[in-house]
Amino acid sequence: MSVSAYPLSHRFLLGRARHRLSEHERGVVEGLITDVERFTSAHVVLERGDVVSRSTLLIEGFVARVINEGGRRHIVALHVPGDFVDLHAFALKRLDHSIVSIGPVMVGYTTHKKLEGLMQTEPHLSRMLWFSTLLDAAMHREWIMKLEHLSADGRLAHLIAEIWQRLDFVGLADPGGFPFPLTQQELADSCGTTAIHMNRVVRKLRENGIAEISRGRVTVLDKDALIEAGGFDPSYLYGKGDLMLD
Amino acid sequence: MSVSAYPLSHRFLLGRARHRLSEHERGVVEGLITDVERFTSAHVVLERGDVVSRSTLLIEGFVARVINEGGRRHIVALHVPGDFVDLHAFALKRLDHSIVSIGPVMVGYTTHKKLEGLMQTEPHLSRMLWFSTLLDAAMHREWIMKLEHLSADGRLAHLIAEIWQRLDFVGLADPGGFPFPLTQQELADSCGTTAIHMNRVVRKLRENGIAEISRGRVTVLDKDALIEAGGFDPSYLYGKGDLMLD
DNA sequence: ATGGCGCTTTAACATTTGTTAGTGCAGTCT
DNA sequence: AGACTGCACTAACAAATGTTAAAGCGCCAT
Repeated sequence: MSVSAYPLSHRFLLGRARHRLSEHERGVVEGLITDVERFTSAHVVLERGDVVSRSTLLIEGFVARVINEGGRRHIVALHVPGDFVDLHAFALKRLDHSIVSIGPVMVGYTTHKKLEGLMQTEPHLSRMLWFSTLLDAAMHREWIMKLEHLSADGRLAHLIAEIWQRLDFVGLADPGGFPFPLTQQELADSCGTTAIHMNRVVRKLRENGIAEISRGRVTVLDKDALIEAGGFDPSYLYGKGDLMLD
Repeated sequence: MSVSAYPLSHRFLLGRARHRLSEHERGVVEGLITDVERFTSAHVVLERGDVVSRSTLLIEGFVARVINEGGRRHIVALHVPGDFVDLHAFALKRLDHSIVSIGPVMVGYTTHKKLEGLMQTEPHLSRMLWFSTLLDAAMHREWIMKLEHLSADGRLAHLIAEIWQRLDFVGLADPGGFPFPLTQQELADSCGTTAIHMNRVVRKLRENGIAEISRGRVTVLDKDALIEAGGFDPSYLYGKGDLMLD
């Protein structure tokens, strides 16, 4: 990946169907970021209930949206670089869930004041910001479907396929797989199962020659089988050509 | 419920924390509705994949957001009167799921052209429209959490508590329960289980004296036990006082 | 009124998943 | 080197849920 003119924000909406930001708009987005911060793994970036006056763009690494309930941690969404992780706080103000870093992370901040100004002066860009929160909602719906429909095997396959595709949109996937720092416990928290059962599932994926998950990396061995196992149809991601890595 | 000056749209955002629409804005929203249509049960109001140029406000009755997958129907969200059911199509254009009526329904339509005009002239109202789509996303997240966290018993209790609260926001609940036309099959589709197992769960709720579901109505017998069983915390609904029916 | 139809209910059995209780392994700190 | 720690992994058993197969029940149309 060569050096970009927009080093912090260039992945925002990258690869998406309706991503048609002008040079001017891309400059505006880059200019939104007033501040940058790095975190190590398992850092709580934002706490449920916080009333915030700024929003957070994920620049490097992975974060999870987490709801703690009944002494257990539930991951309700994962984010990859380029995602605005709490743009919704601009309209909602109070957060209904926490944001936690997974692995080392770099985030950028923008103020709601800046966003308000942008709403007045950049109607098209405003709509693209809205679009990006609607993408989140579309992914949420797919997760709901996946949780209702699939057994733990399928859920993991679907998760892997989705993250692979999303990383590909922003230029962070490779044909053989992708970096992925989640532990089996965190995978379990994302799939609504237990770490013990997730371990069975991970083993089964490996034994079936579909994918290997280890040492912070997912290696996909059989892409078609993966897509089949997860019933993965990427159309809900609204990618440029709705193509899967090719 | 007395006659409102805004007979079609008066339930839009009613009861919500950040619902502060001026008289002028309420008039604008009412004026959005160019057309009204009624459907009987099980009518497909919108089909996945449709490219639409208008958006749909639910005026009376219930609709479900549905994703068909693997020969099975999965309900990923339910809507009550006052909800804009496909406002997201304004920015997303192509629908990633279908909308199906449950019971008799009245909907109103507005054009995306009208919404575009509104984006220019009504910045506060635009933000409230955005807010309403973010509410959907917050509900999606809670559903994800519920599906990851709860057994079928808890999921049904949570669903009932949520719908009861949402109907209360818009003046359609009563202290003893609420009208609710879902079949056990549809409840199962909403909770990610089978109709047979849903039947066990419905019976258990009844036998435990928590709630009765029959003849198109939910009767809540023990509100505290219901909330307890579903681990229901209404804060994600961003209601006016975050209070549960009192 | 009667037959059909969709919804509810039950039973018996299979499968998946959760729970409890561990072992092993690799990195890291002292 | 040795102890500690987090993560991966396994086994045995318990509980929840899915599957298949029917039967009953109420509503509606002819």
